[in-house]
Amino acid sequence: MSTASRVLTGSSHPISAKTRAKVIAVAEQLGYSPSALARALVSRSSRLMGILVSDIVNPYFSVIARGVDDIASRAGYVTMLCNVDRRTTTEITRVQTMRDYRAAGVIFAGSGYVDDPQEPELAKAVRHAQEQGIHAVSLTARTIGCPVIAADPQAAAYDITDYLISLGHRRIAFIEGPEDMVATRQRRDGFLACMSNADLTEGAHLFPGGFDFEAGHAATMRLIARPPLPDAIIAANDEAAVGALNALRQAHINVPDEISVAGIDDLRVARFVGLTTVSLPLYEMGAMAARHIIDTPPEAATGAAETTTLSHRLIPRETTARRAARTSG
Amino acid sequence: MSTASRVLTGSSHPISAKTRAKVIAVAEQLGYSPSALARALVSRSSRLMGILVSDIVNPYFSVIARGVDDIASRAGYVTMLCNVDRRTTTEITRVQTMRDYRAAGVIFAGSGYVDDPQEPELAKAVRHAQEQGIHAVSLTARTIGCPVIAADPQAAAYDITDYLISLGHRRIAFIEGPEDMVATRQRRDGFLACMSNADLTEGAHLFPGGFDFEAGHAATMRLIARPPLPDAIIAANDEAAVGALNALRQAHINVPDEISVAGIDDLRVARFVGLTTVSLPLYEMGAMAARHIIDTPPEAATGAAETTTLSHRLIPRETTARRAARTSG
DNA sequence: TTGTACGCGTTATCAC
DNA sequence: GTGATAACGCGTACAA
Repeated sequence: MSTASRVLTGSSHPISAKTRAKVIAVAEQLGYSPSALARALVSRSSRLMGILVSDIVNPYFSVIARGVDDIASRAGYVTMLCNVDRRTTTEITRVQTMRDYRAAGVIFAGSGYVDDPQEPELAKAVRHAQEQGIHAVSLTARTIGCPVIAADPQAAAYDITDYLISLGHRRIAFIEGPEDMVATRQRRDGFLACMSNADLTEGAHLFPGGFDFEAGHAATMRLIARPPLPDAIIAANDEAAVGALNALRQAHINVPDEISVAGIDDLRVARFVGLTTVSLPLYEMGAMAARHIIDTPPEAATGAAETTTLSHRLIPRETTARRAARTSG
Repeated sequence: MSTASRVLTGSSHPISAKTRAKVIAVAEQLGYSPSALARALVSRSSRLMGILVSDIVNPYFSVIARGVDDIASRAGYVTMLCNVDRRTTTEITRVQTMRDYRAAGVIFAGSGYVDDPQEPELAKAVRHAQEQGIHAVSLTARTIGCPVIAADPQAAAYDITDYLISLGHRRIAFIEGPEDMVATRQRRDGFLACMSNADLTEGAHLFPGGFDFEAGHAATMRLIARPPLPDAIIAANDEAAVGALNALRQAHINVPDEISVAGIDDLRVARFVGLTTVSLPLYEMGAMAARHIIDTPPEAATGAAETTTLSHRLIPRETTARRAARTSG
């Protein structure tokens, strides 16, 4: 038995060529494959990796998940997918599940909430997991005591705002994300900071919105109903921006001649509709998180919670243009 | 120890109320949680469920995955996500992985290929898995020896074609899916069958395409370059249809006034652009497959490979209209 | 009603 | 260079 184990695991223990061949042959013939379960039980660590997303149907998260799985599967790991629907309590439950399976690590893809009363509880669950050698990585800035690998959403919002200003736009509407999300606040703050720096605070108009198409559409309808039309609209993410585009088209307002529109994320849909946006390294974030989990030994799971910031990139497309000389609305 | 086990697993074995309370209290205090690994090892079956998709970024598959995970997680199962990039060999590898983890079941979400030389090998892997009590379910018609839970893609294509004909369209272009995919053939066959039944075989025009935006765009460009323009375009799926819409807009061809466009799938993007399409029960397919795996005991994994066909639904939106009276192009 | 002992399938340790 | 044995953490048949 031990000999077979040694051959099959490629141990450095010396084995005669003859025995080795025999083991391999028999294993082959029997269709033998070692039990990942037993292996994990004895080694106290499995090759399972958890990815916690709000909703895998949301392309923002599916791109991240793809980045995780590509790296994971290449290294012989399996990705465990969990939809948590933005509920922190569900995240806590899932962290516990990861412990039950002695996963190699858990990746938190979703943003946290401002003043979330559950967050400390989650931080505790994360600490327990780490004590068992389970790595945790967050893909947004969160106070749950684990390393962060993320883009700088505030800077992304700042840059897209700056771009629109550079095109001559002065009155800019910002359609915000879901209330109380940290990500919402970050993106809004980036917008406001840039407007302020450009001395355009009076031209900054905030509209409550959301991260989905419908929210972007509805916010834009309200915006249209309250003239004058701004020079440009920035939506907190691409999907809301597409909703905005739709609302404008229905109102026969030409983009980008009459108004410029931009988003944040650079999902596939942005390419489809030619949306100007900021490309966030979502795939790379997932991939890096997976790499971190694979490459760092379990003993180091409780290491310092350092932050890695990846860079974003402005992607000018067809929904933005230099502000036309026109009578102010 | 056994007493604790009995309390925690909710066994029917009689336990004194006092002991029970004590066990629960201590477990609580210790933050005890049973090892899913050890449990699976001894019970010879884990609460893991595999879902094999071509690419989770493709919304077609992420909706299915969401259906699977909703049912799975509600029942205490964990979803293992595998991107197989349409490679049958990768599917085979992953089935083996599911065996290693003694998964409760595997769900094949992607279509097979016509005359795929690897398919028998996959069927063998599936049989081996089934012999270990691992369920397999396919979400498309495939010859891999497992139950099928799917819509009828041919009927879906037939119905959307029939709808366009009912709107007065006679010359209809069909943008096909990727070459050699079974799904491609099914959808095309549905289109051709309907055209034939309506005695419009001469009006049926096939264009090589693909399942993505770019393919739909490119096919439509070729179509535009070869007048006369057809009365309508049906793309093999929604994403290609959106690509077609884009190409038409760039060419300043009005939809639906000059040409109608329709897709198949009814993904979110179809709602965004107001695309007429056929709604396929993707979420429900995933959910039903998961339910099947959860509800059927492992012993029955080698049961008959029956086929469950779910119904689809025509969704008329704004990209189709009655054919305008006009001089034939 | 409670406790003991075995087996699930590995790997690591130790004798041979 | 090879083989026996313990241990991983659980559930369960059996004994008490």
